[in-house]
Amino acid sequence: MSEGRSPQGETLLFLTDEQLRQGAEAMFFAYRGFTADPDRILDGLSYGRAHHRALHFIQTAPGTTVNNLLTILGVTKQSLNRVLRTLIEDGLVQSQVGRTDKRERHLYLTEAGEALERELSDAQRTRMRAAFRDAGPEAVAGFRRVLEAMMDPELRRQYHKLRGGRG
Amino acid sequence: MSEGRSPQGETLLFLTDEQLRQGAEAMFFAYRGFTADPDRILDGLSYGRAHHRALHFIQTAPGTTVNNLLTILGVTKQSLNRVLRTLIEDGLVQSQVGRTDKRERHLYLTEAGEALERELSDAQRTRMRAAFRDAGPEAVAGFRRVLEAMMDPELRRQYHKLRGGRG
DNA sequence: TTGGAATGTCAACAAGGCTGACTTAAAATG
DNA sequence: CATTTTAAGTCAGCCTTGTTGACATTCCAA
Repeated sequence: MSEGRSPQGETLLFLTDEQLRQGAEAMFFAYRGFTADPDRILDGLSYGRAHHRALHFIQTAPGTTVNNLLTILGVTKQSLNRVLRTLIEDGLVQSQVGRTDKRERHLYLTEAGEALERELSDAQRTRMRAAFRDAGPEAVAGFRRVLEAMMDPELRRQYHKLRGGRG
Repeated sequence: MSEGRSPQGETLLFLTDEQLRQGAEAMFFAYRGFTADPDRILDGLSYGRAHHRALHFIQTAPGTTVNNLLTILGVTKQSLNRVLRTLIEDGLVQSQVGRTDKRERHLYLTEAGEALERELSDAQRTRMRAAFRDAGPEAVAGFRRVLEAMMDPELRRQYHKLRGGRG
C-alpha cells in the first residue's frame, strides 16, 4: 500500500494520518468526477444538482412522500419545495394526494421525468461502470463497505431501506 | 455480492444498472457523512466548507501558489479570493511574494491556521479511521482504487501530484 | 372538538459558485 | 526596449441552493 512502515507493521499502516488524508482527498476528487457528467447536462437546462437528486430518489422510490424525500435528501422542506415546484410545473414530476392519508403527497416521475432521469443517470453510470470495471469486483465490494461505514447511522438506515428487497 | 443472478454470472453482476445506482447512492450518503463533522465545527465559526478545503490543501502543499490552489479546488479565482482574503485577514493563512517570480504568492498556514486545520481534519479523520477499521485493509484498498478510477484524468493527475514522494 | 402532523407558501437572508471588466506588477518575448 | 502575457487581486452583479421564521390549510386521531 505504501513504502512507509509504521511501528505496528502492515496491519495498521492504512490508518496513519497521512493515509487518512489521502483518503479524504480521494473522496473530494472522486466526488467531483461523480457529479461532473450530469452537471454538464443540467447546465444546458434550467436545472441544477438539486433537481437531479430529487429525480433520482423519486425514481428509486416511486410514490415516496415529500417528508420521506426530505429525510433522504437532508434539506428543509422549503428548499425541496422550490425544486419540486419547478419539476411539477414542467411536467417531470407528478404529485398525488394520498388515498389513506390525504395530507400526504406521493411523488411519481412522468414519462418526461423518467426520460430526463434516465439521461442523467446514464451519464453518471457510464463513468461508474468504467470505474467499477477498471477496479474489479473485489475493489467494488471494498468501496461499498467503506462508504457504508462512513455514513451516519441514520443515513445508513435510509440507504438500506431504499435497497430493501432489491439489493 | 448479492442474491441476484445476471445472465453473465457473478463476474459482471456488479455492473448492473441497479448495482450502479446503489453505488451512486452510497457515494451520496457517504459524502454527507464525510463532510458532517467538520461542517459542525465550522457552523460555530464564521467559516464554511470552502474555507476548510482551502486550509486542507494549503496544509497538504505548503507554499502552493494561488493558481495551483485554483486548479486543485476547481473554482474561479474570485471565489477562492473571497475565502482566502478572510483567512489572511484573520491570521490563519500567510501570503508570501515569490522569490524567483514576484508575481506569485505562496500560501502557508500560520500556527492558528494549522490549529484550526488540525481540528477540522481530526474530526474528519476520526470518522474515516473508524470506517477504515470497520471495513478492513482490503476494503480500503478497493475503496481507493474505485475512487481513483472515478476521477477525471486531470484531477487524478493532481491527486497523484499532491501525494508525490509521500506514498 | 381540539391538538398536532403534513404540506405548502411567502419573505428574507447567507454561502459559495459563476461571469465580465478592470488594475497592477512582473515576467517573457519579440 | 517595447510589447504581450501571466499572476494576482478587486468590484459588481447574478444564480443556485441551502437556511429561518411566520403563517395557512387540511386532515387524522385522541
